[in-house]
Amino acid sequence: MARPVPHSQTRLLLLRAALRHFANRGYAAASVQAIVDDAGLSKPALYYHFKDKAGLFQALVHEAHDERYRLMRAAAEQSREIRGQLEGILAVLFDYFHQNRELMRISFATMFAAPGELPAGLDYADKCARNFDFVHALIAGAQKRGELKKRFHSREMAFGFYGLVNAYLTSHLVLRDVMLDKKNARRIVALFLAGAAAKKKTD
Amino acid sequence: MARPVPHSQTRLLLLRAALRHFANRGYAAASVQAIVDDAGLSKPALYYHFKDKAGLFQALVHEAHDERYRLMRAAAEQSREIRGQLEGILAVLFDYFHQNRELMRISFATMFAAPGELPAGLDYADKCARNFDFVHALIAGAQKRGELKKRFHSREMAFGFYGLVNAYLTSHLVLRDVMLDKKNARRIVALFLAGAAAKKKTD
DNA sequence: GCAATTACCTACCGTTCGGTAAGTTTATGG
DNA sequence: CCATAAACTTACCGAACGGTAGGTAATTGC
Repeated sequence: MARPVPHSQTRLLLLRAALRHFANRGYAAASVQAIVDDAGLSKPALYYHFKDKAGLFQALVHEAHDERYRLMRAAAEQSREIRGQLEGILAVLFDYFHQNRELMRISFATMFAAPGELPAGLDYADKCARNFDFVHALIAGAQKRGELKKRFHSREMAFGFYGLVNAYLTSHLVLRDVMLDKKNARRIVALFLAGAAAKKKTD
Repeated sequence: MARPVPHSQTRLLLLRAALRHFANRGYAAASVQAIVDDAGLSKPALYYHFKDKAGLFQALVHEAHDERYRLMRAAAEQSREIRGQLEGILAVLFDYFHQNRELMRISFATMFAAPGELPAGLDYADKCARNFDFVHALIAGAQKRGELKKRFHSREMAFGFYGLVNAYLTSHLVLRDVMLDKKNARRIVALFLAGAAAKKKTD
């Protein structure tokens, strides 16, 4: 392993520069030379701290997924009801999104990327699954407690909520005019819980 | 322009090969050499039919968005109620998805890609917006007719539905076990319309 | 005081990239 | 029967790529 100093100043400089370039150009199009230039260093400095270009990328992606997971857990613990839990998750994700736009962009681009676009050994699928499963478990629990309808599978509802969240996050990535704040988080959860249909019959 | 024969056999061969490579490796990582090799042709043959690598990519992406738009319009015309319209859209998208997996993968990857990852002149944003606006208009119309709740903005609900769709499509790209069929389309629309919450109060 | 290690540097490697110059074959029109 | 153009080909270009060999200054251990 080429990780002698886990949190060295140089390593952080490289990570920060890499974040910018990967976020703005994607993995393949980002140039190692441009990254080290941006960091004010040389290529051997990078290859001293990271195994290769893929290792540098992996370090960023894993950190993003882990941080999202940690934040979602913490937010969900603040409430006992599913509404409060989902609102909390949404609010904290929105907040994290504002402060880490580029990291989130990388995270999303990775999820939807072509299979051969990213380095081979990158195992992000399990981290994605873990994050989704956490929301799924919350929803399944709420369903068991009677807070959610029985007629939908918990997995279907988790998909619904996850889809809503992702739609807002990605659209905010593209169209800057979509506001992501606490008030909006409440409205989104309300739509998810109450449904869009005008009440005529329960259906 | 270097488009002497709009639907020549060679041009189609190149497009088909390009589709495979762009879908499997992403734009930047896909090699022009590999594409023409796959098509059994040479590089100048490609540059005879397309301006450059970006032009080749653009031709694919535009076709995908336009086809989706055309299909959604046709499906929506089959019904007068929002439920039937959304179910129809979902079903036809699922079907198209099965038959054009790689094209859809490119389409999604393009939407979520980093800004500098794709060629500069590629103006896919307006086509994305047009497709979204179509769904938005359907939902706004239904809201006006009283089929949908007034308490949510039509835009919010359009986001909700679009998010649901995208969540299913993208997850089917990653996890193959998610089934996309007509029955599932009905369930998804039902969840969107009825909401996830167990009925206690209308909220 | 000196060997070893850390943390880099300059300079360069072979490969692959997108793109092109120039020649060749085939079909068409006069 | 030959000129023109379309539809390609082989062969190659300079540039950029990821990665490395080998050297160096600074710090540390003994």
